[in-house]
Amino acid sequence: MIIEAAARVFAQKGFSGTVMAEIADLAGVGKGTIYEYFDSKEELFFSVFEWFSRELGASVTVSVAALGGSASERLMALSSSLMRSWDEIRDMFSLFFEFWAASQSSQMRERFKNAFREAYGEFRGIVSSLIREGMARGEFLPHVDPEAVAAALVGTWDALFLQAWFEDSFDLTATARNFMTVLIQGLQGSGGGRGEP
Amino acid sequence: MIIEAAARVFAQKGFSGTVMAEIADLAGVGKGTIYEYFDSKEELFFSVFEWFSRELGASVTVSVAALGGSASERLMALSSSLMRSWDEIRDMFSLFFEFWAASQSSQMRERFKNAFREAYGEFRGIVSSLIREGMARGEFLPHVDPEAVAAALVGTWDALFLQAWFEDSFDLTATARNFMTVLIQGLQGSGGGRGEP
Amino acid sequence: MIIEAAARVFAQKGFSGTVMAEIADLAGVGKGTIYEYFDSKEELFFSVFEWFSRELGASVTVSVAALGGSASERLMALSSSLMRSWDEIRDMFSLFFEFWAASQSSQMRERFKNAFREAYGEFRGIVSSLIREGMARGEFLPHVDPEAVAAALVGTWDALFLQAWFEDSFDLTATARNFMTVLIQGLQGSGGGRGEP
Amino acid sequence: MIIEAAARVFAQKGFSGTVMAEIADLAGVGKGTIYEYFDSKEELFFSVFEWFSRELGASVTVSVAALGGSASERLMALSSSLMRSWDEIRDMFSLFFEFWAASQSSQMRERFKNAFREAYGEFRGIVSSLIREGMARGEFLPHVDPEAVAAALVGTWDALFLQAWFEDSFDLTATARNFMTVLIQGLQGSGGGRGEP
DNA sequence: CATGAATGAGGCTTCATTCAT
DNA sequence: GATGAATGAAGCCTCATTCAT
Repeated sequence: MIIEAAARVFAQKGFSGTVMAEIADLAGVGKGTIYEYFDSKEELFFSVFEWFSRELGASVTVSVAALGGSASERLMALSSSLMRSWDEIRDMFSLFFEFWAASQSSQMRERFKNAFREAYGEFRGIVSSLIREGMARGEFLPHVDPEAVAAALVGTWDALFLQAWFEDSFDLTATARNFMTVLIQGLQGSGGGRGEP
Repeated sequence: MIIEAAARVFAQKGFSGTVMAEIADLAGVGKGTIYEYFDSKEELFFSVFEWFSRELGASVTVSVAALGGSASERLMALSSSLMRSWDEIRDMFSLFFEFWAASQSSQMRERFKNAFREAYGEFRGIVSSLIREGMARGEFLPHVDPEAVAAALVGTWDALFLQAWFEDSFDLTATARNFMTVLIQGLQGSGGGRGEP
Repeated sequence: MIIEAAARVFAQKGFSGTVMAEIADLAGVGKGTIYEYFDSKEELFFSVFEWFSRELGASVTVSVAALGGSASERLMALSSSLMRSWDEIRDMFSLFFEFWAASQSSQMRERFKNAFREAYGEFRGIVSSLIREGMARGEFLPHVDPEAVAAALVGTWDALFLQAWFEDSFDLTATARNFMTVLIQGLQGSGGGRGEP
Repeated sequence: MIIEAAARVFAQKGFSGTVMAEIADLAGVGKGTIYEYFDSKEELFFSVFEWFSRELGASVTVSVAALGGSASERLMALSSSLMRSWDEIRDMFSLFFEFWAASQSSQMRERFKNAFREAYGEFRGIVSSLIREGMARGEFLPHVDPEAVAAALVGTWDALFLQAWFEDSFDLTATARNFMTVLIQGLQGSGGGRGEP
């Protein structure tokens, strides 16, 4: 598939460092063939972005659906699951840089921005539901703002990846676990309120 | 100053979207003059990066130094102070995208990565000191890992900016405040432990 | 018919502006099918040229054959008939530009030149016969050079079309009539010599 | 001068047969240099057109200004002068084909058409003035339409060149002289009216 | 020191042509 | 025979960099 080849090259060389010929080579097709399916380099890039978002979204959705236990446990499990996926993501993580950069400088700025907004929104929604659920069960404090915490939390995970990116020795799993413990404690409030008293 | 002009253009057009001529124009110098001071476009870009890091680092250090009160209060104040600076940062925020992207695809990859590691490390250090201080004062729970929380927190702020970037309507201040409340509560543990008992 | 489709597209887009795919579409056949009948784009172009020449040649021959009256009258009638055909020709007129251009730059230069020479020669022959006939009848002055006048006249008609091409408001019919009146007068010499004295 | 080099190459290879590199080579400059002065291949082509028109227009204007004698004589002299210039024009004549073709298929169609209209109009104006002058002097018949004859005559000369283009053996001078004799006779009407009786 | 005209390597893209189905 | 997906050569154009002034 051309898109996957493109993803790989874009991830490695960046958008403008990437040469169409290399994608073609890696995909095992002729240069011209790419243009049968994608109007331009930029269009291809956007398609890679869509494909990547879809992939990632799907895997998150699946992993959340599989979760059980109290809200706290599920939140923690979600975090761990994400962190564990780092090794799979790692190679492709730099794609985010390129996507982000494209959201500013590309001529398709708006399309990228919209797509990002959506993707973040969706993920945030999943997490805020989880929190809201915890609140409904009395597991979490009532005055918490689920949206705010979800937004920040989603960002935190994102940013932990970013740090892992820069520091090979960065201990993603431990850092996330420690942080989540504190955060969940904060959500539960004093005495812990471990779900059912 | 050439660097500032370059920063502005890079922020707006991205690294490869930027044309040396435009920087020269904006800086009010000849194209050739840039090469008197910087060996190449990439070198200039890296210089922009260093300048930008320094600027940012300085402003954070200053704002932390000015902080007073309990560790919780100072943490909250730091967060608010950062969020308040968004409007100043906004225009230049996209530089991060470019820097991040450069950390992968640029030929100066390692220099970028190192600089990032350092910058994050420094900031993380400031925050973890704050937390450690809170622990020392008994304000925060003892079993917390200051490094982990600091790393995550620094990332969270970063990522909140990212979301504000994509969503104009994103309420940075409120989101950060809500989140920090929960997190600080988690750090303080049950009953709150407002500093000295 | 592929040739007619090709003619239409070549006329509209020019030789190199024409894409084989468009011809195929317009002709309602597959791109590959064209190559069953024509070895190359250039070959197809030349075939269009031949087809067009034949068409045009035929229509001129027919219209001349239908002419009656004195040589002057027939000359005038031929001119009018040609001018009247402008609306039919107009859309295809730009093909001439392409053919002419091809006669210089195409790899088939010689074939084009020859064909043009022939076509012009044939047309010139028809007109010079007409003039010679007028001379034989004593209608035209004896010292006229029928070949020269025919060559120029054929060219004049051609060039009037050219001007009509550039100027929508150009009055082909009137211009041609006025000019022909003068020319015929010149052929007849003093007193007019309306055919038989 | 780049324009002259371009003219030469365009004349030889046609617009799309021409490669920018060849122009650059012939002009003795780098490929990029051309783009310092012309935005695109098409713009360069149009500039060649303007340059060529100006050159030609100037030479015609000069040659007309130098003319003396009766209107008939001047008309004949103009014709001869034009025909004599064939050898100089010959090599560049095919540029006309390209220009004409461009007036249909180029994206700058309108600019070309306008320029042609103007150029033809100007030339036509010169010739019609000459005829009008002849009429004023009583040298030419009064009922002649100077505009029509001028338009046709300008076209005739054009078209004679065209035929000379296709037929090396075509005797431009003789053909033009013979034709002009007839035409002038037609303008003078019966008895000749050689200017002053 | 400053400049900006000149450069040419390099990349995206087009499209005539082929050939397996 | 007909097709159209695949191809890759080729060309326009950009732009970082140089260097004579």
